Amino acid sequence: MADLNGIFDSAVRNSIFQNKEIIQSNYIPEAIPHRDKQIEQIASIMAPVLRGEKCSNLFIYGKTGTGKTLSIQHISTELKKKAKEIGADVRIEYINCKLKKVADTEYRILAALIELLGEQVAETGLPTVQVYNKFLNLIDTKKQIVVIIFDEIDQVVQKIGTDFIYSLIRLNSELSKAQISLIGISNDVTFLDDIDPRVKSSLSEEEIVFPPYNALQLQDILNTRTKMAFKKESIEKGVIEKCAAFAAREHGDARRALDLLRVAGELAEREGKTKVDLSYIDKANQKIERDKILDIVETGTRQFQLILHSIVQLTKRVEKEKVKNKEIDRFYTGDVYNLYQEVCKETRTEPLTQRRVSDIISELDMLGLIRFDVISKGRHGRTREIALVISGNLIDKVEKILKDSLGVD
DNA sequence: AGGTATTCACATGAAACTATTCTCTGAGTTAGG
DNA sequence: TAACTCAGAGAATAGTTTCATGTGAATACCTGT
Repeated sequence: MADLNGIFDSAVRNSIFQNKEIIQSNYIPEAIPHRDKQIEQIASIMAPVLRGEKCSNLFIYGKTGTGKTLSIQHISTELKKKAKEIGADVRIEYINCKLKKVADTEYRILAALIELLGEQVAETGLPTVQVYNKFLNLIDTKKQIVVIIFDEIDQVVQKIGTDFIYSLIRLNSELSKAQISLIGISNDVTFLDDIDPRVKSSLSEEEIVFPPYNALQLQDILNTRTKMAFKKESIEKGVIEKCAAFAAREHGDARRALDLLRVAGELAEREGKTKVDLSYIDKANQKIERDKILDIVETGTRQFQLILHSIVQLTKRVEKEKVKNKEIDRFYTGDVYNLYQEVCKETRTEPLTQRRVSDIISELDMLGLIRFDVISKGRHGRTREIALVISGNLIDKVEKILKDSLGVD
């Protein structure tokens, strides 16, 4: 019999957290430290809407976890408040293009926008033009300024091209009463480089960059949040510094730093400790990685899993060879495809074409499960040299999940 | 020896196809008056 | 006669196939010494 009582007791005692919400990733703090300059800039760019004028289109860059979304949300709530106060007709709508269900096609973005404006549209089945017109009519009902914020706009453009943005920009000429301003947020700094110059110039009438936080700033952010989120004295010296250093190394991602701290706290709590010490940061880091990978592996499609399985098997094979005659040999796309075909036969699955497998390998790379380099072996052609990123005991776990799910041995 | 041309084994791109999901429409059916 | 049902048409999407083109360097092939 497990000691449930003990578990429950320690949960009730809740020895570490004071207010956990505060370090959860969806928490919106009232103060955003080290971003005053950017916030001021954005605010002054957007301010004209209060006078009923269209504000310049704005483009915001910055890596993940640099406070872009937070800042813009903060500003828009303040702006809305002010607008209400003085009775200006302003609508500010925020759309996150990354959330898959919300918007990753032109159609869905329009649908999401319409929904934000308080109307319904069918999820699919209508011609895009119709949805477009509906959106137009909805906005043009009265004289107003509409500001649309596209978070992670690079995702959309990558998927559906720049035409969409272009037509949104051009929309203004079709509107008789209302006016639209666009705000694009991207974490890909090179995003603007290779898009249609017409779109580029009109989208980025103004540009603001959010630089990554450095370790000191991260420490500061962590400190303020920690004071509210954790009980006094529950964080050992050096923990925050280490957390900040970790995150600073990963391009100054504050969200990541906070996650790290929270998970560390949770781990410590689960073990019934009253203090978070340095070792928990490492453990938390591992756990976050681990959970992410396991989640991807479990939820991947069957074909995905088949290919990953092939790669795992090849990796093991290569490891073995290495031990035997210390030939450091790598494996390539062709190897993966051959083994994959065998596995397909074994599991009675229709194999995909090499073309598709090649794409899936790229996707696995993007997800961070594998890594490859495109190399040329001269006379023996050009291919990708593939290696699994997953290490140690996690491999076994992944292998097991794959085997269970695929029904192979 | 040194320079060029080939050639391999895929990478990378674009377009077209397929299965599925969803709406809308209008004909046919039903139930109630 | 109004309300309901249900099949078919049309649209969008994700996942894939088909066809086409690109590519870096080891190797084969020359060339002149």
